[in-house]
Amino acid sequence: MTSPPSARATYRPVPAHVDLPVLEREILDLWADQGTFAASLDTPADAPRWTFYEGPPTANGTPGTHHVEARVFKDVFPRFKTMQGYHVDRKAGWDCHGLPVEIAVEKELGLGGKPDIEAYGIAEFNARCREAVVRNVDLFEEMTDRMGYWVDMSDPYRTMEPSYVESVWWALSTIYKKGLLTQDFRVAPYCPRCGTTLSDHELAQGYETITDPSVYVRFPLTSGPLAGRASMLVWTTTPWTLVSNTAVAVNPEFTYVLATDGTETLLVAEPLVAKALGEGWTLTGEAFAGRDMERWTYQRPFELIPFPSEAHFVVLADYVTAEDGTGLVHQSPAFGADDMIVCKAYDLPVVNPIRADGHFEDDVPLVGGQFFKTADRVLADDLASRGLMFNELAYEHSYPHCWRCHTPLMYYALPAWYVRTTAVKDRLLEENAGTNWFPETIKNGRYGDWLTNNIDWSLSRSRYWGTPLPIWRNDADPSKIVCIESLAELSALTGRDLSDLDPHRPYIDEVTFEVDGEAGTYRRVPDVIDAWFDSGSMPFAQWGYPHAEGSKEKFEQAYPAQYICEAIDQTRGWFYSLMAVGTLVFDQSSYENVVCLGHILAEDGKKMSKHLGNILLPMPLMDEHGADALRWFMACSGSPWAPRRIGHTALSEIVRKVLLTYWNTTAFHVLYAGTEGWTPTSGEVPPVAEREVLDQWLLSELHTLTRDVTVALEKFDTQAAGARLASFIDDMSNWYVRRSRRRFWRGDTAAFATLHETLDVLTRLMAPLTPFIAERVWQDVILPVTPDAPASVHLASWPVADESLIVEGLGARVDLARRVTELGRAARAEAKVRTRQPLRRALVASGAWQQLGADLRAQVCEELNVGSLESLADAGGDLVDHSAKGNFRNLGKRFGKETPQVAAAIAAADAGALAASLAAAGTATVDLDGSPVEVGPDDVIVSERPREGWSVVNDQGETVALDLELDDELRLAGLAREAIRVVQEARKSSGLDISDRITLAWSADGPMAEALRTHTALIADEVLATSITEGVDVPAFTDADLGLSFTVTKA
RNA sequence: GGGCGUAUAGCUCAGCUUGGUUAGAGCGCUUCCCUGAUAAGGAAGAGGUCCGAGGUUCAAGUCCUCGUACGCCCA
Repeated sequence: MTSPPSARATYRPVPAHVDLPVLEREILDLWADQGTFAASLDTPADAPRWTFYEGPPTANGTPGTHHVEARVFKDVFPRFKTMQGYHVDRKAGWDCHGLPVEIAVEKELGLGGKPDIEAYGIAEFNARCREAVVRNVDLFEEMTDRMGYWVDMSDPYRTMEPSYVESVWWALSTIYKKGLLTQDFRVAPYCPRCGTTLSDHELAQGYETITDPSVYVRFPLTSGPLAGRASMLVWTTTPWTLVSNTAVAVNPEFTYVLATDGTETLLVAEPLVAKALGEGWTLTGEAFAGRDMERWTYQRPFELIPFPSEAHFVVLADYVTAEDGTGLVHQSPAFGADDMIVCKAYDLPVVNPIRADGHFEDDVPLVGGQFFKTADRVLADDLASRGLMFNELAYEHSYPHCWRCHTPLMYYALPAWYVRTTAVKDRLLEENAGTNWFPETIKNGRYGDWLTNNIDWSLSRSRYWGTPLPIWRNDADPSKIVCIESLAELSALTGRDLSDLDPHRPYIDEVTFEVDGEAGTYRRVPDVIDAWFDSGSMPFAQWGYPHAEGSKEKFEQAYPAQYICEAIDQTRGWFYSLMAVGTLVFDQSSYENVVCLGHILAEDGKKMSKHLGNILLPMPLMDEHGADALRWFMACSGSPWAPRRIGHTALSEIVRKVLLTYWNTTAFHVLYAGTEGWTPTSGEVPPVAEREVLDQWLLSELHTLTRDVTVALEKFDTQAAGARLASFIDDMSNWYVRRSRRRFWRGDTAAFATLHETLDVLTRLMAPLTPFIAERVWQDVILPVTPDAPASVHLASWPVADESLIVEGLGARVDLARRVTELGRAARAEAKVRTRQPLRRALVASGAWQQLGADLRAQVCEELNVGSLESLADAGGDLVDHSAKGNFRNLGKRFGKETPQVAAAIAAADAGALAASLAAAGTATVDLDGSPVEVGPDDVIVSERPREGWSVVNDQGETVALDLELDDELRLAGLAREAIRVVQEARKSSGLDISDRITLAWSADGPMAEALRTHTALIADEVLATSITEGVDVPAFTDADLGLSFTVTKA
């Protein structure tokens, strides 16, 4: 792409008023027409690479505003790095598989669980899942495009593509060969509605607070020393598991005591007597060590199901605690991981009366066919009716639910495939130690803790729409297993060409093979895998590695990533699966820097949700405020790590304070530079050192800004970058432009050059954050007048701060001038003397007067409309009162404990003498309890104020005093200013262009007439009058307060 | 129950790393001013137990301990 050859060396007009959403649509068209994104990827072959991985959104449902958040961060840094000269590939990706998609399709089709799906047909069901994903991808693409997120959506990776599936198979077979993919019978959280176990990170997303019955049940002892005369008291919050009660566990180290209320005797762990039993119970004095109670038998609470072998006795288990309950823990191995381990050790049977759909087997008395949770009530009532219920309470706790369908989970014993992540736990911890987390607390906090407590990854899912587990098992000898890594390998095993096979269920299920010399047929195990494994495989699977042609080269130059970014809920999701898969397969984590965002909340501080009606959708938000405003909010408003509230107020404030202020400054520049026909190449530009102090200041601030913004973005700190940019824009508009307006009106080359250079750099600094408005400004203000400029700001280079233009101390001096100006304005307001009325002089404290220097004093005079700015001290010592107080910051270092006394001594001293001594000798002496203490200028803050007859404002050590005395000269000058103002208003209301010349005719009496006669030249200059004549018959404008009538005619 | 985070004006948030005199900004509100780029800008005002309690220190919004509330995560 090159600059348009026909470019005339002149600015394009920039309208003062702008409709940002319309502007953005035009820019989108421009980018599309010019192929700007593609051009930004067309870097030199030797450009360093900066690798970014797109975490694939699950394409179920429509995109929400929270999706914009991460996508802003995924866009800002690649744009920033691209401008710095890096090659930053951005391949879009879509997470296509998994339960969320299945659930959505089930709903659409009105299906109610696995049996319905199988009746409907797996082939057709999966086809519907594929359709649903494609449909939602369209909506995400629209939003992605609109917000200006540059990511290559023309060639995305999709986890359902055959090449992707084959890559995942390859990874699994690699893990299998390392002996880390194993099958085990384990108790796992299981959703009976979805018919699948949930992985630990899925489990983490579904805790909900619910109220369960908390039951204390009598278990009468039937052997041992207490047989027939006491009951164990057992506590559980899952009465439904009592049906399959198998044993009672006690801690061998605990002491268990007998307590009685006079009618019965109960056995409870000693520390829990009061908590479990309450009032009215006394200890009998009998006590047993837990280890001595082993194998005491008891009467089980329900006799509803048969047991195949001996059970129902006391077992020992170290995990029993004394925190809750009674210290006697009911065991049901099919429904508890700990229970399973303990009962296996005692060779107890695993009895499970509950079907895979979460309902009791139909032939179980009392609760047959009931949903497990529903059975709680029936069972509790039955226990009560048989006198076994000691106590029942409502127990509120958080209990895991299915993160998608909200069904309460069962812990349920099932055969499952596991990735033995615990075998690489140390490597994971090492890799994490080398990863930069933003914010840093996640690294050793939330994420580090998670790794430290790592458990094996439960990989298999008994579902349909997912990557099929690539394991074939011999039906004659189930110990014989083949884990394949590609369709090619499968073709070789079957002797059929399967290269075009859809690797999904049910097609893959039909592939079987035999092995020469072995009995039996190999059939695939029916499971699919956790979709998190899919997304965690994207660093290589996005290229079809290692099968696809060219994938090795692509992978090797893009692993690991320098940068990934998602919201904090991915800590145990993608952040984990990405690191785990990388470490398992390549022994190296797949990312170096990870930015972890807080959640976006609605304006009311709550999560956006349909039923609260507080949802703000991204497309309408961008249509109203513009994508730049939304991007700025996401990147720069508040801390990205913290949860943040979004609303219309915040967005329109960004538009007004940041975007429009920036826009208006460019419009201002183009208006006057255009009027003068000025461009950067139209003539000699004075070197910076020869320009006015304000020019030097603006450029000094600009290069400081460049340095600061660069540093901030290198640290992924968009908030700091945004704060610096916003304050610079404010300074530029409300001090530099405001103070320099006259120079622009008069066509001052140095002013044009300064503001043009500033807008050039500023626009590039803004480009990653607000790519639309920055592009518009580039197109209108930079491109047309800059030979060889890149055709887009996004193809331009990132500015590098020119340290030689950063003037040490100048910023502080200008700040002082602004502060003095503020004080002067306050003094005027207090004295009710409007700014238009010139005053003879203003006085400031001598220190400030010296620091400002002549040039800034002139600025202050102009801004305050005073004749001169003088030092209070020079105005006459007698007029000035001094006051002095200690500077604690300095004194504290010198005097420590004596600081208050020294400060008091300074305050008590004669301030005038102190100031005189400091001014003359640079040091002074104060009296501290009779002994002299020497203090320097840094130890004392001296302020000055005049004694009387002045309008004085004093703040933070600075003082400004206005001389309010008016003489005729000042009065006439004030009236002339009034006249100028009303004529300017007349010009404006007559619709004259700012450069139109006029003739002015006027009538007035008395002082106003005198003022007009005296200041004719000034007025002519200000209002661009070619002639001013006295006397007008039919005035077009009259100001009664001023006694002035006049006509304005275009010359 | 455990871990982490947060708590500053009516609202949204800076400031806390490195303790210092009278704690800031924007929005909103009241009054006034300015306007030849601005949907802007300026001045004044109302509005603060810097969550609470202890502690360290000459000095605490800032450091330490404990607690409270809220959020997230884990159990």
